[in-house]
Order: sequence, then structure tokens, then C-alpha cells
Amino acid sequence: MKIGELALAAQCTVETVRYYEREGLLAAPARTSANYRSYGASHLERLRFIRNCRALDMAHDEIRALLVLAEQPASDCHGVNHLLDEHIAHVNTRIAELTQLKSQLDELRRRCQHEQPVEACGILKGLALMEPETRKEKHTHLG
Amino acid sequence: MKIGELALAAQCTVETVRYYEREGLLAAPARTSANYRSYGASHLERLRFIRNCRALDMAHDEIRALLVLAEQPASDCHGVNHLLDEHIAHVNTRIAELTQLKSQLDELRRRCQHEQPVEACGILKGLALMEPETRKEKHTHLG
DNA sequence: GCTTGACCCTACAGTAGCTATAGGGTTTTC
DNA sequence: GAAAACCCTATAGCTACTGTAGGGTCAAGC
Repeated sequence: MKIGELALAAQCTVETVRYYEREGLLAAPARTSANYRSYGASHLERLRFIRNCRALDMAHDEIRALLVLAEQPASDCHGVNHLLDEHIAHVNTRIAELTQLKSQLDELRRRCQHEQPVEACGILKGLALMEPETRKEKHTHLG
Repeated sequence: MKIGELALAAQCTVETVRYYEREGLLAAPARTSANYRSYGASHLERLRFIRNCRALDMAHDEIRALLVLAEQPASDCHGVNHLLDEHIAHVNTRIAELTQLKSQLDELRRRCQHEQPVEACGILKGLALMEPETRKEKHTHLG
């Protein structure tokens, strides 16, 4: 299988496949005499796995860890479960942050119901007068 | 005011202030004879405005647009209101995406309630077998 | 046999919003 | 007068790609 076929089968771009190889997520395949990458079924399986993890917004580090765990078929899957729990916690954290943000934004929006001169706009006043918060550290990789 | 004092007053780092200057968000201040940046009250006001916008997860482009609008005090604030509405829409979109993600993750998590050998783990099976989705474009700048 | 177009290759720059580092100079405090 | 605390510029790094430049390869049609 050439790289274009692989990318198509996994619903991603050729550039993304080459990027994953550079990142060490996907093993480097054999090359043809013309130096074209030549993939087998196992590459597609792994790429699909990676893309599915990405569709769930997992970070590359999380995926790398999962792949390592998956490569020891006989050991127990506690690590896998734990990793997923932590990822779910990231998502929950980010949802909570955004929900809080939304209520702040809704409150701000209510300060200017009608069009008026910019100098009287309640939104701009609000943005000028909010107390700057100490920047909180990120607890998730979700932006 | 020196850069360290300004940064402290606006609850951000010195590096961030210099970065905003390079980005054109914050005007370049006068310099002392030792080439130190020397800020006045208007710089602090503007920096606070920017930090408050960032606390609400606005992108630099959105902030730049707001600053331009705010600089025409006599014109009406329709543009400001519209910009905020669009930003609120971004946040709503991202909350919806993450909520959908969460339900997918919860479903996946339910597939492995007990520790078992990795090769039998329902989570790993799920990740291997999900259908790869066509990557959807981003409609928000929120990650 | 030759061209055209679709595919492949490497290497590198760009995205967003910072953060960190190297390698210097200045000012303040003891 | 020395050390700590501050300032300066320039540059690289972070994440997960995307896009570009400048090439090589291959199959089909004339």
C-alpha cells in the first residue's frame, strides 16, 4: 500500500502520516526501489487506532502511552483504564472551564442591549474594568 | 513604570508584555537612557483590557478588532456587540463538541469495567474498531 | 517515444499564544 | 564594591499539524 492509499483508508492526509512517522507514533515502513513508502495491514490498523484516539482529542503523549500498554498483551489493562479516566477528567475540566466562561460572557453581553456610542458601551466598560485574574495553569491539553 | 511593575499590575509576565508589543497589541512605550521600557497609565489600561479579553479566551485577532472599534468613541457599538456574540457562539460550539466527546468517552469507558489482560480490554478493542471520521474543520479558535 | 498529470520524496516555514533560554547590560541594596 | 534583582535582544521550543519549494517516479494516452 502506498502512502496515499493508507491516508485515504484512515481518513487523514499524507502529510499527517509522514508527520506521525517523524513523531515516532507510526513505525517507518519498508521502501520500494523508488524510495516510496510501502505499508502493510498492521500499519493501517495502527494508524486507525491513532486517528481514533485523536478523534477523541487525546494528546500524542497519551496515545504513545496507550500504544506501549497495548503492546504487552498479557499484562492487565489497569493502565489503559487509568489513562482513559484521566483523559475523561481533562475533558470534564475543560467543559467546566468553558461553562464558567460562558456565564461570564453572557453577563458581559447583557451590559449592552442597544446600540449606542462606543464610549458608552457597557461591554467595553466591562472589559476595561474586570479585575485581571492571576493566570491559571493549564490542567488539560485541550485548548 | 518599568515593565516588571506593569506586568505585576496586569497579572501577567514580562515576556508576555514584550510579546504583545511585538504583536502590535500594545504600543511601544518610551525608553529610558538605559533603553528600559517606560510605561504610563494608558499602557496599563490597555494591557488590562487585553488580559481581560484573554481571560475570556478571545483570540488576538478578536482583541485587535475590539481595540480598533474602541478607538472610535463616537461611532456606535454595533460592531462590539456583534464581535462578542460571535465569540459566545465559538464558546457554545466548543462546549457542544466537548459534551459530545464526553459521551463517546463515557461509552468507551464502560466497555472495560474490570481489569483483564490487555488483549481482552474492551477499551483497546473500541479504539481499534471505531470508524475513522473525516476530520472536521475547526469553527472556533478554542482548542 | 514523449508528454501530461497524478503521485511520491525531503526539508523547511508557518500557525497561536505564549514560555524559556542564552548572553549580555543596569540598578539597587547591603 | 559586589551580589541580587532587574532590564535588554534574539532565538528556540511547545502542539499537532498544514503548506510550500523543489525536486523524482509512474501510468496512460498520442
